[in-house]
Amino acid sequence: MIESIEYLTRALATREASEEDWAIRLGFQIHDVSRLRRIVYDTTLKPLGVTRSQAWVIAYLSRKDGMPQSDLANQLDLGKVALGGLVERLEATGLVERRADAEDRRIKRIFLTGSGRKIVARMRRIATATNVEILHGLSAKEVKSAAQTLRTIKANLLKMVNGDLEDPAA
Amino acid sequence: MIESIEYLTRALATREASEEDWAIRLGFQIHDVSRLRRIVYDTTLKPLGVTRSQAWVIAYLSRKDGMPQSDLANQLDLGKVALGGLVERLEATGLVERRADAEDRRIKRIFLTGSGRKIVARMRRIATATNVEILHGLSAKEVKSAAQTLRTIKANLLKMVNGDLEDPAA
DNA sequence: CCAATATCGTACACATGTGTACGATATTCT
DNA sequence: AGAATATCGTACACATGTGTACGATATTGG
Repeated sequence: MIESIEYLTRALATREASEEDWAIRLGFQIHDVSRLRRIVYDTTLKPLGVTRSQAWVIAYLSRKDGMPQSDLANQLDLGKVALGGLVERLEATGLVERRADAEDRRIKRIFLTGSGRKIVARMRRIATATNVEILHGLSAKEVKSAAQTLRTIKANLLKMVNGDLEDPAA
Repeated sequence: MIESIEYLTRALATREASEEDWAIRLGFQIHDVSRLRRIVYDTTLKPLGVTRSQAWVIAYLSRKDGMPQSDLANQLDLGKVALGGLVERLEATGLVERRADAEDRRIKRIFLTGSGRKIVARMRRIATATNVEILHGLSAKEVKSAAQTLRTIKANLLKMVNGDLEDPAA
């Protein structure tokens, strides 16, 4: 199914691939890869009883326990609302705890519980194994080169995002 | 905000970057790039009054008009339910039309309307311009190389997805 | 021809994300 | 101090995606 989109790419490639074609192809490649990555991670995490988003939250907490909700939302690039829902569900499953801050009563700090910590440990093992499998057959050089190209793309995208937000104000 | 995650990558890179580090970095790169791509496309499409998912549907229809809903769902890798909702909203905006199939009364075929076609044309122009900007500063060689590496990654991911689905049955 | 099966689209429940509004607190400026 | 502001987390509404169940049709096997 996932390869169905491929036929567009292939159609373009029947005449020799021009630069433009490779650019378009890269776009589809990125699209498909992120989609598949999502599916794979969802699958590997399912046995642990946490979703990808939830996993991301507790993974972050495992390095910075006790963060205020807002900070956590910013660090993870999520809206306050989205994070609020996630924390609520994580609290319901007992992986996380909300404690009011003594100083500032507006703040609720989020802490990993014991079972939360256990899940994180299992997640780490799985993630490492998955990563190896995903990059199977690629040389270190290729991986490095791809990472660098994507870094440039990311920089361009960041520029575009910030531009769209700042130009109108200027 | 989006670069906040970067500090992990950077932390890993303080000692000279090993192969493993580049692998991890590539993972974050892919994650960030897809996220930013989503944001950028959402932004550029907003003026057109369609969401990214809706755009994807009508773009597809512009090449294969009159598809049954189920086929469309398969082609786009969406569940019947997800596509049903999208079509419903597209129909509400008048970009798309549902017509019953004369032969098989279970089937509803989806057709682009005139305004739908206009939107697609505008989308195409925007997409081309956006693509150029995203790849700014990259050589054709770099783009091609990255596309090929991602193709390998995609193949690995596909193997993993299919493996997870087939192994248990075997 | 009729019963068992498969397929099509929809209904419902849930997770995730977005944007807006709001009450509860803090902070700041006068 | 007291009023204007800003920040924190939540409530609500909506778009998108997933999985399950189901009614309406078709198709197939006897």
